[in-house]
This record gives sequence, C-alpha cells and structure tokens, in this order.
Amino acid sequence: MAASVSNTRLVIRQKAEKLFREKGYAAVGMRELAKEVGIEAPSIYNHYKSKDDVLREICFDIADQFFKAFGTVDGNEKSSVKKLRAAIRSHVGVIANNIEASSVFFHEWMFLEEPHLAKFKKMRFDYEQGFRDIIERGKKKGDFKNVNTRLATFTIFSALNATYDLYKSKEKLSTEEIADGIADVLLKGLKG
Amino acid sequence: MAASVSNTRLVIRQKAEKLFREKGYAAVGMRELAKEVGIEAPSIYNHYKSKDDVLREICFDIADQFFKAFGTVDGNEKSSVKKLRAAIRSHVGVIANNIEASSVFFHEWMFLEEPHLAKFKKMRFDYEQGFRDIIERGKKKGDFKNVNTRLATFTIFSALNATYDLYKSKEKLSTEEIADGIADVLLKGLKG
DNA sequence: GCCTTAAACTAACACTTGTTTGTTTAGATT
DNA sequence: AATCTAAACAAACAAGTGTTAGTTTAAGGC
Repeated sequence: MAASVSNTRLVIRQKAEKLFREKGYAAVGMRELAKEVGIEAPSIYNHYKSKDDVLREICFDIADQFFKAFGTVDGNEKSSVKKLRAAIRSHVGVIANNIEASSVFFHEWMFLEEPHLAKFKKMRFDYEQGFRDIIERGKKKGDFKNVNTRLATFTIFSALNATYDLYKSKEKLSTEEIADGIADVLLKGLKG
Repeated sequence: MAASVSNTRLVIRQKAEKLFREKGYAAVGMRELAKEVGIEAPSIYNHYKSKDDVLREICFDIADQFFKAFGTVDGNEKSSVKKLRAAIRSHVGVIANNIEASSVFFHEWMFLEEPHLAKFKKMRFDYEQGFRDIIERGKKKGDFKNVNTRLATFTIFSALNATYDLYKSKEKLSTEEIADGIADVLLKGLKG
C-alpha cells in the first residue's frame, strides 16, 4: 500500500541534500549525485525534471514545514515572551528533523530559478513577518524592551538558522537544550 | 609612487568579491570574471596563479583584518561586558569595511584547497577562542550569567557574521548602530 | 631607435557540465 | 504467454570549465 514515491526518488533526494550541503549546489554534478545513489546520471531524469527540480523540492518542502510548525504557535492567549519561545522551539524543531535539508534551504536557495526564486523570497519574508509581529506586539504590551524590531528579528534568525552547525559538532545538545539555550540568551541576555 | 599592485589586479579582486558573493565561488567562471573586469580570461593569469588563488587572497586578507582588529581590544583592565562590546564593535567594523569580501569569507571558504583550507579552519578556531575566553572569564568574575559558553559564542557569531545582510537592506543603519544594537540584544536580552 | 618587460590577446586543450535520445531490462497486469 | 510500463542504461549533444602556449601590443629605460 501507498507506494506513493519510489524508493529511488527518495534516495536521490537524500543524497542531494547531503551533497548540496557539503559542496554547494553549483559544485555538485548530476554524475556525482547519480554515483552516490548507485545509478547513472540520466536515470535521475526518470524521477526529476532537472537539477533545479531537485533543489526546488528540497527548499519548498522545508518552507512548508516551517509554516506548518509556526501555525501550531498559539495565537492570542499567551504572553509575547512565551509566544516567542514557542516559535523558536518550533523553528529549531524543524531544523532538527531536517538537518541536511534545512542547511540547503538556508544556503542554496539562491540557485533556484525564476519564477520559483521570487516565490521563495516571498514565502520567507511572510514567515519572518510572523516573528516581527510577535516582537512588535510584545513591545507595545511592554513584554519586550523597545529594541529595533528589524535588528532583533535579524539577530534571532541569524542564531536559529545556524543551528545546523551545532548538530554536527562533538558536544551533543538536544533540540530542547539548543532551542531553550538560544531563547535564554536572546530573551534574558548574557549580562549577569 | 608605490605602484605596488597594479590597478588591474585590484579590479580583478574587487569584481571577484562581488561575483563570488552574488553567485557563489563554484558558479562563477573565469570568463565571466574577466568580462566584468573588461579583459579576457587568460589575462587574469598574469595577476593570479589560479581561480583558487583569488579566493585565497580574499579569505586570508579578511582573516588578517579580524585578528588585527581583535588585537586592539584592550586585554586586562576593562570589565568583561565592556570587553565583549569592544570585540563586537571591532568585528562588525571589519565587516562594514569589507562588505562583499567578508560575505565571501563567511560563505565560500569551503572551496579553498588544501593546505590552505586546514590553515583557514585553524585561524578561525583561534579567533573564536578569543571570544570564548572573554565569556569564560566573564562568567567566573560574575559579569555574565552562567550560560553555555559554546552556545553563547555560537549565538554571537551567528548574529555578527550575518550583518552583511543588514548593510544591503533599505533601512540604513550605521556600523555603530548595528554593533551596539546587536550587542544590546545579546547582553541585555529582549525581555523588558 | 632598440631592448626589455608587463600585460594584453587568440587559439586551443582536455575535461566536465546538464540534458536528450533511443534502447534495453525487469517486473506487474491481463 | 503476451502486453504494458517504470526505470534503468549507453551514447552523444552543445556548451562551458580552468588553464596553457604562443603571440602581439604598448610603454619605459638606455
């Protein structure tokens, strides 16, 4: 039941995620990708229309996951601090469940071809807007300091989107430790 | 006087910084780079040994600047908070003075060939160690909260190394505003 | 006016790029 | 057993890759 996607197609995608992350999209050839899968390059075209098609699937699948995860953050009843914490946890959770793919999402999206590139940029802006809204409302309610919203959002995403590096390092941290650790630094600050 | 480096060599480097940043090292060809300079591809080899040679000069020059800038951070008399602030200002200052090149430094170093790649990694580790030391000493002195040093350093560098994005955006911020704004968020936190 | 030298050029090399074409293989369906 | 189909393959395409060889151009010092 449910042979919805062939196994080969899935392997192609997983190996693409790994290779695109390791070497960058432009530096990975179709023959190299095929070899990693254990087939010949033209066989990939039985499963994907083009090289760009593989990248597109990776990037937009992660984008969907970010939106879905943010959708679970409760809308109105929590405090801004709790809301931001929940959003950070959701975001880091998606990265944790898609370590290689999310790294590709963050660093290789620029190789998407139009019109998908424009659509991607819009989606990312809309997603980030959710975070900006939390901060704006939090500032008005007095939950947050009167910081520059853009600078704060920027700092948050910079930290969150680099968490890939933490997962591949020696000192193992759980997703909760990473999410809460970063949230602590961002919310309470370093100063003792 | 002081025709130490020809003008063409400098233009090659500047255009390389721009193109490597825009499209990624692997996606930029020597013919494309040459065209941007206004010469033919083989002429580049009168000034640089190879494509990798161009990337190497860009990356290691920025690395030197980071070390020199960190060297100006006063060693012993300041509080840890002031020391961290000074280090952040120095770091952001280097990025501000080398917007394109520092973006290449952060995203394209992986394309360096050995043995330079290994040397680069070591330099970066040593540089980051300076920040880890500040935080460690600050924690011992009670200037900082008892946070996870690695997580804190990670958060700092994630934010600092993405500042390139702030410079190319519409809402113009000065280097001081960016450095102090990020430092404020990191030190004092968002919570009001 | 000649010689040197730096830096440009054209032409080409060997190889790799993403992709298409046409064919074969193997497994499932009838 | 015959048919259909998904998915593999080898061969080849045109274009592009970094780089080298050999040559020409142009400016400066004697």
